[in-house]
Amino acid sequence: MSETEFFKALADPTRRAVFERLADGEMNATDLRQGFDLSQPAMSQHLAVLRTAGLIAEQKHGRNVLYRINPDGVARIHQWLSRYNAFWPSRVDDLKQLLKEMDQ
Amino acid sequence: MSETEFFKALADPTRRAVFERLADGEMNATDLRQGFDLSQPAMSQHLAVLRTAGLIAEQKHGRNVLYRINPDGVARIHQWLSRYNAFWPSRVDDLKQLLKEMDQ
DNA sequence: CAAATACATAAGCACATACTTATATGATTT
DNA sequence: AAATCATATAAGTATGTGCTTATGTATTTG
Repeated sequence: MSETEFFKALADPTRRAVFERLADGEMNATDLRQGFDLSQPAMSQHLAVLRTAGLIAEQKHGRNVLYRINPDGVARIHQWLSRYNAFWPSRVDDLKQLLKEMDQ
Repeated sequence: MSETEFFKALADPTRRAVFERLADGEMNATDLRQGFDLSQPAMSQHLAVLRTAGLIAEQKHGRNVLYRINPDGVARIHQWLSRYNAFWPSRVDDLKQLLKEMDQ
């Protein structure tokens, strides 16, 4: 769950796509393969990388494993990124707007 | 300046350290090498990766090249990350606090 | 209980990456 | 103009990564 691990995990386009699909809701590995031209082991390995990086969590349900986004991982990237807030002042207004929307 | 490029760029610990050093202010390649056990070409190559990823910008000053953080790059990561705001609700309050502080 | 299913692990291979040394390029100094 | 300095580029090499096929391990189904 180091910074290097989660940046490496997201540096792969396939893994980002998997991560983004999980943002829509939890899913098992077989369902996740839909639409990806990827062997079962390849998907399994990608999921292992995302899990080791702390970006996703897994929960066994019988012989299935449900994967979902791990909020702590997302928060961690934000934490890292917050050191550079001073460099994107033009985005602050957008963010204020977002927070306002989240309140409603 | 693709997403893959900037995640790959930040996936290397040395490049993250260089990027973080630049957050303290612009610097040329020679000064940046201070404290790093790294050859001159290695640093030059790292800077090229960060620049191609859109994370830093460069400005020639005679025979020196000043490097600095590119705000657009930082903003870009934020933009990507904003898709996952729903997953870190506990951080929203911290962020509101931060924005309040930035207003003062 | 035997077959099927869901997933993980192992081993091997092609390609990418991060480093090195050597050399090139352009600006500055003496 | 020659030497020096700041940086980039080229080429080679060791290690890492992402894929494959083959196999292992639970769990469920018939």
